[in-house]
Amino acid sequence: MSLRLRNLGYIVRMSSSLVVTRFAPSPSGELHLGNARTALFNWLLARAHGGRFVLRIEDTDLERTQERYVEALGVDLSWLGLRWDEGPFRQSERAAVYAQYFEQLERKQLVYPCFCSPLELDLSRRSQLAAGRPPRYAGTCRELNPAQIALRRAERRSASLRFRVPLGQRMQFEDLVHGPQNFLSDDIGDFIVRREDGTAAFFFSNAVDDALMHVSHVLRGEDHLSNTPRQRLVLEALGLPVPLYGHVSLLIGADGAPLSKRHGATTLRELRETGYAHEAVCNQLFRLGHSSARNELLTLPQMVQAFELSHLQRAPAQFDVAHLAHWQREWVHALSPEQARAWLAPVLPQQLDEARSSAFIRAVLPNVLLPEDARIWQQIIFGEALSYDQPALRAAEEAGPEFFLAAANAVRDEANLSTLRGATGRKGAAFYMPLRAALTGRLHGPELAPLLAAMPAERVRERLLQFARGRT
RNA sequence: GCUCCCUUCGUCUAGAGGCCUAGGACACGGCCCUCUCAAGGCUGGAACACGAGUUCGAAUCUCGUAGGGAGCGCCA
Repeated sequence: MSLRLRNLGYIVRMSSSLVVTRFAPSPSGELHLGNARTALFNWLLARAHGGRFVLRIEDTDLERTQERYVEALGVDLSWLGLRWDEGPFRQSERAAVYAQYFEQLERKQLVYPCFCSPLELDLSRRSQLAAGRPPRYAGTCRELNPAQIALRRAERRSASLRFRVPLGQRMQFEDLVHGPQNFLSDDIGDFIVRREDGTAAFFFSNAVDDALMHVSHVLRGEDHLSNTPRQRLVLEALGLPVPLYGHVSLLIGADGAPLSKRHGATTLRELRETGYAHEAVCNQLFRLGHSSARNELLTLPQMVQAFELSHLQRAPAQFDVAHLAHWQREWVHALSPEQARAWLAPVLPQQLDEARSSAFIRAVLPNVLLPEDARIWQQIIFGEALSYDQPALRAAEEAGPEFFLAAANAVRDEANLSTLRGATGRKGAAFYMPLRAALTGRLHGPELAPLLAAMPAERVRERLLQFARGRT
């Protein structure tokens, strides 16, 4: 490991003249925390070295691709603040490019047509698995001679194109995160580079595009680590430059399983709609599988400064909402009064005067993480009807009607705590608690003084009077 | 099944053979502040998966064991 870390600085510095990273999602679903983190890391790496960040849409699978996800992608990335320097490129528009390289591979006889049907392949896979062997392509079409190929073509059987994986080859490379890697080509079956319908398959298009787009560093999920030898094989066969790969640990949920819907809100859209700030989300992502000596809420430029390849974690990272909540809290507390007003504007009543709204915000801000949390207090303070919970009712009754009558009479144009206190002749909890109970319907909540300042005087009087008359 | 990856407080992590009596952050407990809840301040408990080996010395290096994960797709 010490070797790995020492080498890392070297690797990055060597290529720092031209650091190009990319984010290459497939638009078949909403952007997930895991994808978002990969995007963030790549973006940070490019920015940290004055390089470029490329966006490429991997939409070769026509069945799964949905246009709305392509749009959502742009929305999510922009929301996070990750601007791309090039793209978006769309693989569905690059068939002509791929064709050239297929041709090249065919000329070099490094690929061969495969006429096996999905059914045959599936059968073969099952039987291998059942026999306790790795489910690899059996090589049925690997050694077809030209005559046999012509015969099958004549039968109008369409073919996919398979890469002929060389035998007995040791494949070594340096992973940016995991260090030296060592694979044997014999463990890899011949894989498809072009589907029967003529579209390019992932192992091929993904690798070829990285090379063609001059991508120097690929940070991606660890699930790609054991696929990397395949992609290197393709690039080497084509004489194309091979990028440096770094495989980032997977993101898991509280149960240790890969992050998915059942772990609650984990798509960027859900998080955004729940009211989380993109700053909070970025800070959380920055610290999942990546460590930093900085414990405070960082801006994106600060993250660029603090991002270190050598601080990438090799073990899976568990996403914990409590951590997201922490960053959200930091963010809320860092809000200026104007920013806080803008943030809470959607939950505040229309046409609320300046003084009342700022009192409300002052009262409620230390208690809220999401606008939704503030909405509850908005209804209590500005809403018509108020429901009282039992402990509050009891506290109000115990205070007695005289207390509330005195208090209500002390309310003039504005309700003011010290005037009320003087009028009732009480202080401390004996004063505050019944007042809080009568005004908010509950015994707990934000500081009473600003709440009172936020509430219309007429409403304060009404609520107090209720208990002066004896509420049933 | 084969190949590869991983394992430090509950969680995110620091850790490059002696700076480790293992540090920080979140969460949790306590105290302070306080009309309450929060917020804030102070403070406490809490981890090197296990077993061998190398070494004067191992969280760190080696081997093994256990457990977890990924890949082996005409998905990406």
